[in-house]
Amino acid sequence: MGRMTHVLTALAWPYANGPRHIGHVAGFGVPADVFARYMRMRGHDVLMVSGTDEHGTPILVQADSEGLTAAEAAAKYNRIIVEDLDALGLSYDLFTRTTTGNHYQTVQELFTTLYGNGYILQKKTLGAISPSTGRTLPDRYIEGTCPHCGFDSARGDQCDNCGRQLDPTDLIDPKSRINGETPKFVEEDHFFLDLPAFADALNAWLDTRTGWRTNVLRFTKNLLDEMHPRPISRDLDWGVPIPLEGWVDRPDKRLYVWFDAVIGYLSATIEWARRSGDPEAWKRWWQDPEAVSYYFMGKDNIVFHSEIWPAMLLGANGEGAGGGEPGALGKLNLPTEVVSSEFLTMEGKQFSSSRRVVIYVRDFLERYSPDALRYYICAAGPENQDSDFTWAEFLRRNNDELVAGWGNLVNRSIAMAAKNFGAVPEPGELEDVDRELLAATRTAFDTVGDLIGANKVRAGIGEAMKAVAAANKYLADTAPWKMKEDPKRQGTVLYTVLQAVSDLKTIMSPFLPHSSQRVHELLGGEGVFAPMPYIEEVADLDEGGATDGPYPILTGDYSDVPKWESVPLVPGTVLEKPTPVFTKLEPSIVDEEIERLNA
RNA sequence: GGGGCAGUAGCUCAGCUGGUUAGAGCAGGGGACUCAUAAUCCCUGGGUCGCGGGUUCAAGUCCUGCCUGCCCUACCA
Repeated sequence: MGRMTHVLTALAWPYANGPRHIGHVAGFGVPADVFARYMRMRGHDVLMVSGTDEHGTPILVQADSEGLTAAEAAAKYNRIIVEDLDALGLSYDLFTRTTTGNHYQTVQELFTTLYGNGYILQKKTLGAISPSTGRTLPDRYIEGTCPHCGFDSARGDQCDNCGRQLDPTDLIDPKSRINGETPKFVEEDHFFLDLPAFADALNAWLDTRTGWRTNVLRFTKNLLDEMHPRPISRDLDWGVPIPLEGWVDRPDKRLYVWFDAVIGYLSATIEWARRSGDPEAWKRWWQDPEAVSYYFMGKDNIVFHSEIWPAMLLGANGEGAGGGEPGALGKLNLPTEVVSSEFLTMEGKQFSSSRRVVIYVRDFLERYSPDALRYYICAAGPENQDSDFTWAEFLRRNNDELVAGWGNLVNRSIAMAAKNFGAVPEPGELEDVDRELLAATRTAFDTVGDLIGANKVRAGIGEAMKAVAAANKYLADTAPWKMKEDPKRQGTVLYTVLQAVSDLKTIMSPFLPHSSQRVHELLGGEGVFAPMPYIEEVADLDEGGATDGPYPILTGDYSDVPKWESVPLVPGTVLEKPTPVFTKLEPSIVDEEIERLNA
């Protein structure tokens, strides 16, 4: 990557049918934020965008169950999710929604371009609808008796008992899981994205990809062996209208939620640009061939980001088998890398809101600090394989690593300097041990930085913690508390360890921004060290969406971030006796939390 | 049914294109120190690398079969 590059950091769009749990933020939020924060510190022009995904049947189902309209339910959960992501310190440039007028326009623009280039087919299909509402009933919401094994609550797409894939019309005595009525199977007109037309172009593109996690690449290549046209419309009254004559005014036809949701990356960038006062600014991330884009998500979303979204972009660029011309948005960049995480499980079980195997972000942050959660996710998250969250492990990671390692280093070194000098001491001649410690933390900038850049967050924070251990060892070896009779040497040692702490707070800041800010202040620093996002209430920029009034966006000013480098401490800077940066937890929380889960 | 990933010390995990006695952190045991949220530092025991075949001078690492878990298979990261 060159000196200054435009880096789009695109995070999966949380679905707004409920609060998000810690598995969600482990999958897309924290890893992406670490990456974005680091890239900014390296001087790149980062844009981090996402928003809530608010269309589709599950929103309608949730709204019905709460006696709300879809727009009300979406707004409610949008706000909750925004507050949670803010509390975690995820440094979005814009976190918006898919119900904005701007999003509707962008989606329709892309549809129109794809349609004009001939990549959208119209076909008749047999689909299930709910007789009482006229809405499409997704296969998953239909249950009945499995024709193969007789299991009586097989779903329309698959039998959970025998594992066979089903067609809902195969089910004996099908019923809606939403209200128990018998679905009606009707012949409907729908639009399809002509995925097979992109097989060659996608293969060629994938062959140019480097650095992807092997499982993501392998999975994607496998998908390309068998591609079918994919429906992009539904019989629903909630979603983006289809921008074709004879369709756009129909209240019962909408674009399928996945089609509009992936376009959010583009529409959110455009919204950000318009709000920034430079409406053309979005092009720097989407049209500049030198710009790069990293997409973060959980593994269940790989197909949308590595196959379908690139296919849509190719189609809009006129680069599928049928050719064509770029539309009004010009020629758009395909993803540089699709960074997919695996899944976090919870005490050995899969997260499930309905079975109450869940820890919501909000509940977690009511009792524990955001950096405690961020540390756990960075150090033990599901990066390359599923990982299990247990409260016992959380306790251990927090107390034995974060508090006893990094927190203790900060506390002991600043406390000693404050007590003996009241300031950053003036160093004398450095000895070999001193130089070795400083060299070790300087080296950590490179090793940790390279790992973050390669999206190896676990290894990255592990290396950072090794540097922490080296500083603790340095103190054990030099024992400055025994140097009362030699204040000059004591000052040199304390200066050295404080410089190491200062470097480490910089290195830690992508992972643990809240506590790095605290360490910055404990070292006598002023101003913002690790910038935080904030919530702003805004009005929709355009008519025609479904936002239902002002809504909260998450944004921030990250223009003045510190550089990813060692900054010399200034001797004489006043130091106060520090208060602990991290909270040590009582072992009893393990039982309390497990009790809470079972309550 | 099809496909992907994983199965390495008590626990959580590293082990890239196969190559000397398989590594780390934590937990356990022993010791040192006292600046610090009893934190820190040093030493230390512990593994038939899921199971069975095969390729090779050589396999945790490649091939094959099986077992187990997770995920995708057209709307939950």
